[in-house]
Amino acid sequence: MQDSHARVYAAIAAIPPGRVASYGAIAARAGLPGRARLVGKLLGEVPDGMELPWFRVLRSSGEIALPKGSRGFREQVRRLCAEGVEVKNGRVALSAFGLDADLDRALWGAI
DNA sequence: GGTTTGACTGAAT
DNA sequence: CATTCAGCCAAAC
Repeated sequence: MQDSHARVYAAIAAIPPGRVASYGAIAARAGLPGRARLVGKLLGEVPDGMELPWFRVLRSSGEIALPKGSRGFREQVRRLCAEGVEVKNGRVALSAFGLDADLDRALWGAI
């Protein structure tokens, strides 16, 4: 297991229920700034059965990254809804559910 | 070993 | 709002 993988998984696992984060934010928190695509790639290879809140990861725009109507897409919407995250037309309001500065600091303790 | 691809992003048009 | 473009990088071709 690569170090970067473990950090990405940790960053995702640390997102609190009812909140979401962007691929870029996860990458940055994993110490891999500018590598959002790598995060997406990793998520695509997460083995089934691994406990990981992958559904809390969205595009920076708040849209779900998976193709609309695909199985994964529906799964993601379903899980987010179950946690109280409002998904409208395949999209989440990051202003309401994204991690803001305070929560970010509380979670990661950084800066 | 060059090219393409991808669950991305941000700025510009 | 949609398109385009340039960064980004591991993996697959």
